[in-house]
Amino acid sequence: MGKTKPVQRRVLLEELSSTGIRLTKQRRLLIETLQGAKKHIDAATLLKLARKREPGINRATVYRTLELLKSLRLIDELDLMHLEGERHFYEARTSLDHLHLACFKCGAIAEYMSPTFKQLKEEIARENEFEVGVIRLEVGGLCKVCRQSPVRAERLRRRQS
Amino acid sequence: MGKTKPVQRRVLLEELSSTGIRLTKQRRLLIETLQGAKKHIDAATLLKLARKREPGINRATVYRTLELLKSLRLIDELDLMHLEGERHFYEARTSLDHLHLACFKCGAIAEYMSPTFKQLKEEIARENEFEVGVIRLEVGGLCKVCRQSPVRAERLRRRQS
DNA sequence: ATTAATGCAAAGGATTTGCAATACC
DNA sequence: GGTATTGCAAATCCTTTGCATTAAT
Repeated sequence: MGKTKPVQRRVLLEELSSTGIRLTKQRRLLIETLQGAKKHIDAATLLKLARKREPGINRATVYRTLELLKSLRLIDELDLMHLEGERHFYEARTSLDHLHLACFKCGAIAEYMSPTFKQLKEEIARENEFEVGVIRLEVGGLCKVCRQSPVRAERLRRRQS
Repeated sequence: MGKTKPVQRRVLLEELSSTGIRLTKQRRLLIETLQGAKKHIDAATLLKLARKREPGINRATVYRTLELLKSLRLIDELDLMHLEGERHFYEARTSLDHLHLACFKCGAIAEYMSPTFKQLKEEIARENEFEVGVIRLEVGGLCKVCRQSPVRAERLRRRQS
């Protein structure tokens, strides 16, 4: 429970070392933490979790590693509609593109995947002759539960995007 | 050239005052500046432009006004893949949803609109019983021009998302 | 006249940086 | 051994906040 399949985890580490980049203790730890954690982790949380196993690990290393993994396309960066603060969230890249639904009221993040999304992505590339590296689709609004609740407009009004 | 149609401009101002919110000199100026500027303006630029007409206007007012317009759904906030720094960009809301293509190499921002996007948006709402308030689709990669250029991987490597 | 909106200056949060020390290949 | 990577601490960037003053309805 809450654990990523070892197979998948190994893949990410292997992919990393295969690029010729040094596989340091810190990078190993951060990747494992990232994959072991539940989805959508931010830098501060990643640092905190990593410190449980390696108290000496530094904040700068976390940011540098995230940047590295991002540039290697091993993780995706999300904003999650900036529901609170301006921090970024990260998730290991999956083969299937999915989008994120952020509820302005309860803060829940849901994922959704659809063939239409894939189709749109292909259309974008084709029509614009654009080589798509990263695609990020985020939706903000009211989730199923909250749209039925009476006090609906509250959070929505304060923070909309 | 570079000017928004007066009609459209008036609409935004009217919409604003019709909500009962005070139409101050600063808000007027900021809205006009926002609409008169070319797309995708960030807070610092908006402040700079507004100061040309009203040197006394304050940074805090800019941020507060942007927050207000955002919460009223009169403008959209974009990240444009954080091509440089973490600042946000803003554009007056249009009736037609469109997406943004950001080139990692030359930094160009292109817009693209498609029925498939609209369709996907509707599907998202329907399938998840989600009340969509804001939808933001951003794509990062290589534009038509840059993908043909030889020195392609440069910027991509440094800053990918 | 009342209350919301502004300006100011300072704080805040998230992320990045230069540089010396360290660890990987 | 040589070079990439780390830790540290300070800096930077962007945005927000508290409070007294000003202006819109």
